[in-house]
Amino acid sequence: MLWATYFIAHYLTQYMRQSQLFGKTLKENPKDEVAKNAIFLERGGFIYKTMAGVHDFLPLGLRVLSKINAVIREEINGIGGQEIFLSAFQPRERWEKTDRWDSARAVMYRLTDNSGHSFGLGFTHEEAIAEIATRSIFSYKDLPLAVYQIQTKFRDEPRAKSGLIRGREFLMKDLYSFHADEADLERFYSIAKMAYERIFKRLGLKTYITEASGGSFTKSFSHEFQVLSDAGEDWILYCAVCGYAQNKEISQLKEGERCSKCLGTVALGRSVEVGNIFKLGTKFSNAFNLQYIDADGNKKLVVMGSYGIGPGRLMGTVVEIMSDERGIIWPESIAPFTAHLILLESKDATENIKIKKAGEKLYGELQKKGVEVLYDDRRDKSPGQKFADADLLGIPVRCVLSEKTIAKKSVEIKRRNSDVVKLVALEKIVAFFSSKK
RNA sequence: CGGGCUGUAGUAUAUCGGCAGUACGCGACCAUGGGGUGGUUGUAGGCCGGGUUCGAUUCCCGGCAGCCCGACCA
Repeated sequence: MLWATYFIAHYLTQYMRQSQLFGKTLKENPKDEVAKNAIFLERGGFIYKTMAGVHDFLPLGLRVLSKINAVIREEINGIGGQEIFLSAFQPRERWEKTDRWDSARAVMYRLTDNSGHSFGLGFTHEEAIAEIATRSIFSYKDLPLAVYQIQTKFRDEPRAKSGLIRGREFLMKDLYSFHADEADLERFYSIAKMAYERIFKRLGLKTYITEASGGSFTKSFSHEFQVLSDAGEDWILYCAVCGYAQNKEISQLKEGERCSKCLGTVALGRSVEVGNIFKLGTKFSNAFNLQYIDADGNKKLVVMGSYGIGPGRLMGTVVEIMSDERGIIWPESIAPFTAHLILLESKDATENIKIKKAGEKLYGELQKKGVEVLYDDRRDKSPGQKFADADLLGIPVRCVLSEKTIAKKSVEIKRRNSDVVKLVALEKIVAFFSSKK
């Protein structure tokens, strides 16, 4: 927790005046959008849509994204991942080593420069990392190894959809692991699986670890982390009792039948794949001659694994799951701010000065205590508008300061996920936030 | 990529083929001040290209774009 706070503090300010905020809320739902995440995130000014499947992140959206990334970094660093950052722009020759220049032409954006050279924009980075790893892995002493990045991917999706759920340009956390043998890959694979479980749990998401096709790389299953949601594009057969699940693509299970692992019943549901983990075997190490010398002096191919999470997709999924008809309900772990301080002006000028003074004081005190606060200091906005915006933005704790509350030397506190309203004395409000941590 | 729907101010929406209107937003002013408050006023628009027509935002064709269903998704 401390680590995350330290990390975030490096590039997120603790506070913001809403009157200065880049990105305004919209009263109307955007035309054509159906997915909740697209509607609320665009309306709230978290993101801006440039084209289908391509989104820009504005301050509020970037804050959420950064916090998701911070959670991911903390957990992946925790299992020994070293962070790197690879280029998206890559030479054709690299892709030809695994034949994906041709075989992946349906998903890869391929382009040519003015001199006629061909390039591909990375839709994944197995080739890149395998090539680079040949300069770092020589001996069994260099293994195991895990490196990861949070980086932009490009995919020529024939049908981008559902806001942040499926894009053509999107962020991906991709982790690659390198091992001396299958057994060691197996060992790390289960460690990574647990780290993934912790990540999703911290974001308040219920995920089903779903058995899925291992693709061309391996005969065994890969595992997808699926969140039940109508905005998803996968179908999974799952048991709500024990959590066992299989992707419909490969499943022999049938809806309504007894679960093979417990007494539950198999159900069929739409879901969003928020992460997946994959045993790559030696496909890429073979293509790039990524070998090491074992203790007996024999050359062997490195065994690889890959593990992906889409932070942007995750943000969209959280909105799909955690919202009501008025807007988003962020979990505290990734909310853009902890507190939304709302100032309601009075018709009485003298009262107004008092309210404003109390607002500035409280705003300053919260900052000093490290409470991330969005201060709605906008003038000429009606209380109704401010409340509606607060509900839309979904910051966990709403603090209202008005003539009424000042008269009682207090602040009204309401959580976004509850209807309970209570008054907290002005001098106790900082303590209120401190005690929450 | 196949199918469907849709393109009008910043946003959301009207308009029998005849001077493009309303609401919100934004600016100004007045009132109001605990759930998108009331009024006056200003601001700003027909996706692109063809065709039909005296005249096209409206009808037709083609493009492009967006959304939805499906296919695809290392």
